Amino acid sequence: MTTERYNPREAEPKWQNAWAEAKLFETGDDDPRPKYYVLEMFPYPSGRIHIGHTRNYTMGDVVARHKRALGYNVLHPMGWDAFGMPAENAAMQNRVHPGEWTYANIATMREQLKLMGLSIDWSREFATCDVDYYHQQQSLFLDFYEKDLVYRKQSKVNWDPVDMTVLANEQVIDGRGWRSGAPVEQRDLTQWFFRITRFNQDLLESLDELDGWPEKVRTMQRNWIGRSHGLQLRWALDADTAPAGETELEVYTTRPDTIFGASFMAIAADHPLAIKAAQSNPEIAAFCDECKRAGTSLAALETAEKKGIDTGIRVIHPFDSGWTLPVYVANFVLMDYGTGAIFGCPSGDQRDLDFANKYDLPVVPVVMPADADVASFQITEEAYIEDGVMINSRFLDGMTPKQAFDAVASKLETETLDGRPKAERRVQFRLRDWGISRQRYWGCPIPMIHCQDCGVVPVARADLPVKLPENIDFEKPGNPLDRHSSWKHVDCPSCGRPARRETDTMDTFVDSSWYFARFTAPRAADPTVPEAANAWLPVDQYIGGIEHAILHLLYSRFFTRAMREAGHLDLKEPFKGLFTQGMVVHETYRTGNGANAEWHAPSEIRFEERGGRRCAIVAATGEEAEIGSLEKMSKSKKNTIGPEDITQSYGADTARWFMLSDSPPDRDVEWSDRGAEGAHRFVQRVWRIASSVTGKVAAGDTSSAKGDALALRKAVHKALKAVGDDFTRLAFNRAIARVHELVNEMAPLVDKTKDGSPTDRAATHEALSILMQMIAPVMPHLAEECWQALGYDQMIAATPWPTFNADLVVDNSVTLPVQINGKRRGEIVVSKDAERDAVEAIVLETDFVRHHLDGASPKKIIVVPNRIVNIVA
RNA sequence: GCCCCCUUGGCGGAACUGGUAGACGCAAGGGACUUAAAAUCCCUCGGCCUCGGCCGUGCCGGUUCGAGUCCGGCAGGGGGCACCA
Repeated sequence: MTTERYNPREAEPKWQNAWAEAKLFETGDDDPRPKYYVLEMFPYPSGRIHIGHTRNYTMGDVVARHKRALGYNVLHPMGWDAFGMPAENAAMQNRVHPGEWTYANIATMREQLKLMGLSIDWSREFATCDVDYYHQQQSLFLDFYEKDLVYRKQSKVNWDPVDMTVLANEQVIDGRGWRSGAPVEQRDLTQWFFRITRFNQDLLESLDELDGWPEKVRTMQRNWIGRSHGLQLRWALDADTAPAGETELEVYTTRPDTIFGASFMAIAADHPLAIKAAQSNPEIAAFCDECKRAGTSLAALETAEKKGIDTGIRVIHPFDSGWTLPVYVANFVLMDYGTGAIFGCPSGDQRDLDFANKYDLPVVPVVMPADADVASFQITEEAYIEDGVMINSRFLDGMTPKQAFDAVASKLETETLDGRPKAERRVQFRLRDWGISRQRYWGCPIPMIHCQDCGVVPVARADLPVKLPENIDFEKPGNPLDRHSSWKHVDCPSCGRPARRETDTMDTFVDSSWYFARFTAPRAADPTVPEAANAWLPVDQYIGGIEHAILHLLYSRFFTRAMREAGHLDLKEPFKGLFTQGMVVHETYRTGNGANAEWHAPSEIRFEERGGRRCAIVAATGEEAEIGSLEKMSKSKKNTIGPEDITQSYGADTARWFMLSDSPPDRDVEWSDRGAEGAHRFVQRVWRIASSVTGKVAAGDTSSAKGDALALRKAVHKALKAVGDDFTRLAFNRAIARVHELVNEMAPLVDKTKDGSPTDRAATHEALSILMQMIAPVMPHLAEECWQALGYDQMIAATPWPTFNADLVVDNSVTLPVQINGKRRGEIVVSKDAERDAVEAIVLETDFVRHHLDGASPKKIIVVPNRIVNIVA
């Protein structure tokens, strides 16, 4: 019988239409089956989908299809994280409206995504830039405002003094604006904040219960929230050196035990003391200005060279009125943290030590390892931060740092300075409130109005949504909303007099902090329908990139709590299970260097061997391109492969299978054409086997199967058990390896059984049916085609997951490796769960054990049942 | 700089809670079929050698009857650092 090759170009659209017509993936709210909500982080509509995006949607799709087959009512929606800077950049470069650009991208990307055959409920789709969505978001903002979860305060932004615009951190390159090249300055603006710190203790504690999250993400969040125990400590200023009106300097420290190792104080450039010192000293003023040019990102600050300047101000040591220490302004101290001031103990902190060495400040070791010698213990280049014993610390000597902490705290709590205790124990969090103001057009407008008489007034609910104006221009830098006079000028909702709108829009992280809740009632007139949200949430399995481990996930956890306070839902944690997937990477091809560098798409490259070296040649010009490292697929480096590249040749199933093969899902996968070919060979192999039995086999009684038919059944049921477990654990690569193994084992058996007895043929039919069900979550189109070839009328996408036969998956005997002194020397076959004594007796009789023991009797025999035997000779 | 993670053949990786290192796939080599090619099928495939062994999971050390897995240190690579999404 000749078989046609499987043709995905025909089969894939056919089955996609069939699923859509049957509305198989549209999810109802009133369904008696248990719910399962699977969600992949929604994409930013950057232009075109590439295969890298589709890997995590494929993972989610496998979960969705598997859970659906297991009998769950599955919610698997898709949307667009559609506000953000790239749309404004496009507007500036191509004079296209950000909205037009965004919706055009969405249309393209939706069609590309649909090629992949994902089982998504498209009826729930929305984009965060839809007026309806940001209308609801404005309403949430007002709710939070009423609950005192929103407030305004001064905060720093990166300011480009040439373009007169606020810059994002990524727009600051080496301290300069990306367009103007001008040195960036820090500017204070009054901005809107969400009071995430109200929940800091709860956000921290609840991490313990999120056992469906990777431990590393929980650890990262714990560190980010950063709860610490310390001392708020007040140092008296030396009156002769203090600026007028200043009498003390307050610091927060987690290491009060090192107080006798203190050799200087360091304050932020915008600390009140620094500002006063700068007023009378131009050098200090110049240094403070320099600090303000450093940009606002923490990474930039901390990698910069540590610098400071002596203010001339002196503080008095709390335990010794004759001991004064200098106060420096330092570029590594931030006003946002603690009190904006620290005391430096060089021997116990590397940064303080570097600073002390640079400015010739004393270094007194105060903690040393318990076994070190006081007389000779010195700190020169490397600070000692470990536990140990206190030295050079007067009444603390001999204590542990922990005891010293308590001793210092207890003592200073009872002493006073200007009538107040010198110190107070305090629990501090590193987490800061979330600044959401953005001086940009393409975001959700903040629904507030500024009135000269009434102050800040919320927009009336009835006046929502505050829509973005359409007629805007991007000819000038800065925020078009701020220049748009007819939009900006409104009457005050309170007094009716002329007022102006808030022209800042919200951080796009706000948009993505509640979209998962909106999917549960995407067309509701309120942000949520609480019954629907409570029924569907939490998301059972959330899948996305590790780069979102902290901010997006923490903000979403905050939003869920805040929405609960506002009555929109009733839960704390939005994501029950979290999986962080790796990226799809590809080589890059570049000609030219520096400013002349040009990147080439893989489709423009052909490969040649030159002197045993693999060379990439630009097909059009014959020029050799430099092969770059494996990088995340990106538009700018052109190392992308689009879904249509693959669906036009191998089909979506091949791409899906390939992307989940080999690499574990939480690691990066390299796209390779060879790998895709390999996956396609497997597609054809499955089709060949399925079509070879068409018309020959049918369902029937398999209970009396023997020989090849029994071997077939055993192999299939064992694989079914393993693959089901692997899908549940999201170990897709293992599941695929198991299926490969199974097909290798099945192929020769099927060849014989398909023409055998009725029982043989029934077993063949059963085996192939189960195989198709196992591959269906990953290769849904191929599975439907084969399912039909096996004679089924109902689609496989609507067929329940098979159950394995427990009798077929257990073996009666087991092969035990035998080690002598930890080295494998042979193996024995014993019955399953054989007695320890019996195993020992068998082992000692084997030739290889006798040979290695050479007459001696073993010291010890370790038998791990059904696992291993180790003889200690 | 700080926090988190990763490192196993030519390559991607497997080895579940410490128990046969290299499953499965890719690449490569050999063979069968074919006028030929494609496709398919079969075999080999970590290193070294005296073919019985020895070495081997980034590097150094430790715990253990037994370590890829646990602990300490080091090196290299990646992610995050609050206005990229």
